[in-house]
Amino acid sequence: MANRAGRSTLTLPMEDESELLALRRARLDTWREMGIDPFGEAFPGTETCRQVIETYADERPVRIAGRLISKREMGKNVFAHIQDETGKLQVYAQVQGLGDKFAFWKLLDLGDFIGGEGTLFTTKTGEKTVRLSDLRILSKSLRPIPSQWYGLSDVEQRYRQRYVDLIVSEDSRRVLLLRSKIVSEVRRFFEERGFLEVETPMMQTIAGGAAARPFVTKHNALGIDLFMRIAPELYLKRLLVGGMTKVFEINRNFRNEGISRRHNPEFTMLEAYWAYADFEAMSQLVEDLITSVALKTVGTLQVGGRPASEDGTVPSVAPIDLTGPWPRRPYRDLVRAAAGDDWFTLTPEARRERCTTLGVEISPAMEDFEVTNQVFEKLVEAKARNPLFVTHLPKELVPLAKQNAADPSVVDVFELIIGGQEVAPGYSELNNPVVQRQRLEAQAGEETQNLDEDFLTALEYGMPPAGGIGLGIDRLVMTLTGADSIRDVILFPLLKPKANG
RNA sequence: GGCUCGGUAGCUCAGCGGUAGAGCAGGUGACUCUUAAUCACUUGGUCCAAGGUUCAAAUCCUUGCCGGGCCA
Repeated sequence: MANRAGRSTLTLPMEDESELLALRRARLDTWREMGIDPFGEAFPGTETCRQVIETYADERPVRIAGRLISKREMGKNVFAHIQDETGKLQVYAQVQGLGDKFAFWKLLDLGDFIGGEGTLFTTKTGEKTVRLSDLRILSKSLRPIPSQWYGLSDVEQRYRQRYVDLIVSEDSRRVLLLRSKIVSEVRRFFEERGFLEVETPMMQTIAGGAAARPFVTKHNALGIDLFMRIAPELYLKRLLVGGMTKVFEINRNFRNEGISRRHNPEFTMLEAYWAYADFEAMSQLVEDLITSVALKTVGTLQVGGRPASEDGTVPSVAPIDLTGPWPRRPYRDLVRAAAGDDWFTLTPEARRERCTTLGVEISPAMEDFEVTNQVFEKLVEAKARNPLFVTHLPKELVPLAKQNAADPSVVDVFELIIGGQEVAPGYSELNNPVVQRQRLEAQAGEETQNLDEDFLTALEYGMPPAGGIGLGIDRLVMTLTGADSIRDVILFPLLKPKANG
């Protein structure tokens, strides 16, 4: 918002303006001299570009609005395209039809918002087009928009100025719309199955439910530190204690970690808890969820495929096949298949040697179970393209889940892997308050102030046996849209501020 | 955090020691079915920043900033 002194941060000092900006600014005055406010009134009652084309009928009158993105002037007539989020629409104007307003075309720049009325016809080349009988400027664009042909290839600018990216990139618009639809379908899926959507605190006095460094913030009036949540888990479980049987939450988590192709400090997480269910029921739920959402949004179970680029520099990507049923395989079986049937009978030293022959890098500091897990990550997880449920992980890896009744060295959990990355973990949740306290105390170590006593108290009131899942929404959207980077599915990803001047 | 690639006109890019370039966009003119419209003419630069080497630096060197990729 511009401040009272009159200069918004987006306004450049006049002396710094390039010729392009100065010219557009000068046109503001020309419009005003004609008695027209170039940032004028509302223009209600328009159809979208897609509606116009889908309900085409010769000579049907229409009222339309959008951003001017191309213009072909030929003396006494003009063809142009306007654009909205549904697509493009060609408009046609001629002196006869527009009269005095035909002169507006000389003042319109690419990027301006225009509104118009007219009737539909089809051009010689077969494009459905609006023949304008009225035209007005709805908003002036003071900055030039990037080339329609080349678009914005500067990755940094695409993320920093997503609004510009969205103007020129069909693909960015597609991902935005798909993400919205995916979230909406996820919500509908759970609601249809009787799950209650809830919102639990995003600012917490103790950041629990996951192993990650939290962001710290301050509450002035209370004079205390608060932590942005790293997971909603401990609050959703309190709701099970409180008597809810099916709850879910879709909201942001914050983790104070590095940024990469797969990590943004804030990301969107779905967590769902289902009383009286277990991890196997949850695995079926998440399989149904993802296949159903895929069919309703991208319309296919073959997702994320991409042909090679025309110049051949970017190779093609084979689609992921989401067709069920998805295999469920115990962790140890997968490790044995990748590292040898005798893996778990070897001595720890022999396992380290085997890693060398397998080409798996390990460090001397790793515990024995971490060595095994390194094999799992490099040889199983990274190579699994189609969905795979890995079940019965060693309890060291998942300290907060329920131990298996038959084999206490493993826990009743799954980890869903799609496209080589973990997309969703699911647990039979630990509901024994005594065991839970031991685990959390061990995890907290010296830092007992990080122990969430209230959560432990809640468990002592009794939490029903329950299944739980977490699903990274950003990664799901990446999988379904074929995006390579989490930044392509987050509208405004975090970037370092750029120094001024 | 390490390695590596990049930052030049509004956009997309070339130039890699010797006067700052192209296409598109923009400007002027022509043109009543164009669609990357066409034709003629034409404007436009803190070459990311600072320091260094050199007669001469967008170009070579150093440092920094921002971003991409790979790795941790």
